[in-house]
Amino acid sequence: MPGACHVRGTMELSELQQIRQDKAQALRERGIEPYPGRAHRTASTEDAIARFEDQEHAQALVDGHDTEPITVAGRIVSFRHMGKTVFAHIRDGHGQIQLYLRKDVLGADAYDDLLKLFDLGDFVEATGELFRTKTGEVSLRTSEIRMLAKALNAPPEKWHGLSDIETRYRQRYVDLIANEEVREVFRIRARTITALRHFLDSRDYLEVETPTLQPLYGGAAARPFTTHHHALDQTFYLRIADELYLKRLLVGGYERVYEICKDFRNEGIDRNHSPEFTMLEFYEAYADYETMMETVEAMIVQAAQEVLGTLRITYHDKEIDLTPPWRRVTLRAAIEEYSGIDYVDHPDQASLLAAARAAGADIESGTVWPRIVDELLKQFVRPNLIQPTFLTDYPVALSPLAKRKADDPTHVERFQPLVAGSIELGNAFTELNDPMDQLARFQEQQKDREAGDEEAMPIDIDYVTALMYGMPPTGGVGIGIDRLVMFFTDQPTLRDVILFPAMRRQAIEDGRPALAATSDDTAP
RNA sequence: GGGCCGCUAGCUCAAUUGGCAGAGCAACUGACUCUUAAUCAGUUGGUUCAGGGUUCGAGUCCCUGGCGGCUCACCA
Repeated sequence: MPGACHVRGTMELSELQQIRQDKAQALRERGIEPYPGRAHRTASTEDAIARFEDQEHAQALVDGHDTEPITVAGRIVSFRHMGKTVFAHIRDGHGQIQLYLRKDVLGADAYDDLLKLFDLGDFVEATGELFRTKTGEVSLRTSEIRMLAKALNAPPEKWHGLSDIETRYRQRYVDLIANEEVREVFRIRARTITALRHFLDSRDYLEVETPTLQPLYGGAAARPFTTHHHALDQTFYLRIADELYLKRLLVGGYERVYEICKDFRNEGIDRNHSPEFTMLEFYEAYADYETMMETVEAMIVQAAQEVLGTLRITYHDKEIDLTPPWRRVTLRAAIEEYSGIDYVDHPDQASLLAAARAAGADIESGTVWPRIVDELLKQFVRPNLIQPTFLTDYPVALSPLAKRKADDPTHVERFQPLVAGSIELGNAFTELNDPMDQLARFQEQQKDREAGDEEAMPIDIDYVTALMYGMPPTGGVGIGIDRLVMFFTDQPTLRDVILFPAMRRQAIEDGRPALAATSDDTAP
């Protein structure tokens, strides 16, 4: 692994690491601690530049200088040595600023002896007066520079940066050092989550926390991660959804609740799926899926406006306009529009399969009826839904927790917001609150489980019991935060919006993976 | 899990038909008091992912394994 020592056993440094370690030692020999406990920064780089420009504007500079000394701190990201002058940039969490170091200002001893012990990547603090260089850049005429933390690993190459995808994910900290646009992606992620919270809080939603460790999993069709609690001697599952717990809270009397949490699904990893992902679920009493469409639309629009400052988003060269109202189309109408097939005319598997194939769909022979509908959606409809669209009214077989439509019991009141032809931003429905219907749907799922469908939901008797106490008519929504951020930031895969994506364990330090795995597993 | 592709210096990448493993940046030595991919001169740096095999000779061809990417399947 780049930059790594042989971590187990010896701490053998590479040649480049050893050179830097020797410099740290040289600092100690001069009575300078290379990892001091305190910094004495008086301004961020951003504030320093702003302050200089204010002074400049107020014409308060003396001979072009802001005479009040200032101390900035950060990582050395460039270093240009020019004889008796050095130009360097340091970067902090806000921006960067140029240091101008002169032998006659810094002092001959410091300049000749100390400066050569500083490298790219080191954290330093610099004190001096702000001025503008000939090229117009606000810079710090540095009278003192002090080591804050000696870096033993060099940062990636300055021009090409770090592009190796594996290293970017495994050593995200290096990715963040090297790539400003990656730092920005995760700022947008944070601001997006904040914006969603603000939206819901302002609408009187209560943020709640429900169990991650669940004795019974449910709320979605997925295989769970399984673990064991020793003291209780009981199997627990990492939640695949928090849906059933949030709806219990509506039984309890709260009218509007939401939770932002990690869900875990023990399934494949690809550009749209991660084994742990961040979900926003929110439920509103006395609302239905129509209400929730309004809410989702308003929420995404407000988040885009707050975070990106625009409703026009480019995703993979597609121009997407979030300006409401978004298109609403039923699943049935959309499939008919784009494939020419009305699946209601084909109520059995053989008929629908034949029609789908006649329309040019690529579907395997054994595919069950609901899956054929799903394939028609995937192959004909989705690629055409570039602009934000609510796809509504799904066949009941696809949705065991949604309420049937009053005028059509074969369909449920459900919608999915889709965008950019492929991104499902979420999933929502009018919640099923008839306890006996819910029990029947669980029993259907149970049959599928017994037939070998590992993703079918187990029966949750306590949840049925809760419904028997009465749950008001309710609209519920789940929004995939990672996908929303992927859309907002124009990233190609989910992993690019997850700081530390799941990766296969790497155990190649000494070419003995089995041994490495053993020692890892027995570590305290 | 299947298929295809990749892994070469700290980073970004070369290496012709199987024929001396290279460049830029970084590092090291030196020059240079307004540079910003600084410039100039010189130097160092390699288990070519690992292990086998074929061959006079393997980064290159074959086999096995590791990790990754894309894609298909499953899923949100």
